[in-house]
Amino acid sequence: MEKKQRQLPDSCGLGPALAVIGGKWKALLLWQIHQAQPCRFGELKRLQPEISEKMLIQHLREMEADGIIHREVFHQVPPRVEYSVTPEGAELDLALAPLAEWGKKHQERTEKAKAGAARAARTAAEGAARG
Amino acid sequence: MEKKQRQLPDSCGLGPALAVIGGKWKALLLWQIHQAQPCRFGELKRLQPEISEKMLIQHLREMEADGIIHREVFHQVPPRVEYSVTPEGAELDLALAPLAEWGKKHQERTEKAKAGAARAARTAAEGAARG
DNA sequence: TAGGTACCTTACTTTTTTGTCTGTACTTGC
DNA sequence: GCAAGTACAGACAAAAAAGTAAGGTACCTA
Repeated sequence: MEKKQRQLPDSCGLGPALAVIGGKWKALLLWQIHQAQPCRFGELKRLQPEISEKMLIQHLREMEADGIIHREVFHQVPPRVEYSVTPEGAELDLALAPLAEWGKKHQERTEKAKAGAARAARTAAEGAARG
Repeated sequence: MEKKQRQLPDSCGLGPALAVIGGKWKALLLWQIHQAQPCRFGELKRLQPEISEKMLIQHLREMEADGIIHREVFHQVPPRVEYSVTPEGAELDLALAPLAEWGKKHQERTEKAKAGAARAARTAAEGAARG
């Protein structure tokens, strides 16, 4: 364990929660494992080709240590490892749903605002050209 | 704006949400502003002496840019600035509640597990001493 | 002229997180 | 022998986030 996680200040439980799900790919991984359960290391790699092997395994190990996913090794050749979410992980996934909802809404608002700003800029430019 | 935020992969809206609340102190700040609304810069500083002025203002500005808090300047001497949460920020706070709940539960479980492990270790040591 | 308050800004350093690359152990197939 | 496939491990470097320290404004008091 070479982990010295960034100390998050605790505001009513949010600190620990963000410590668990805060990594760059963790939420995505939890969600994907929850969908495709049980799934293998290579499967996750294929599902998310952007993530490097090192980060994938690092996040998987941390999530396992945090008790939100389960890792099962089958002593075969070639090796086979399956990941699944624990009940605790499933709860976390559920708790994450409202946040995801908010994120989606926020994204839409942001895009609309950007489009609006672009339109306003265009209109202003036209006005300036006429004036 | 000198911001080049860490690009979070989008898993169904969680990416944008974590981008907004992911900073070390942001959740705490949102929560505190929501409690003590409206509150001044110096007030926040006193409420959370751990956070440096730089991070405080940086996070406040980012949260303002993300539209979750509102900043109002009163041109007085000495200067007076008040922060409050926007409706969007209030929604986010609400969406964060289940996550905070989970975090609290997770923390309790973790502590219990640690205590259990310590107890087991003690018992094992006693057993070994007897054996 | 110096010091105090409130709210920042900037330059610079440290810490943390993420990414790249190489290597392991084993088997199958050519 | 060599490549390919599986599931990793570890060294090192780049990038991002956070922290430190100092200064700046604008006005007031002594």
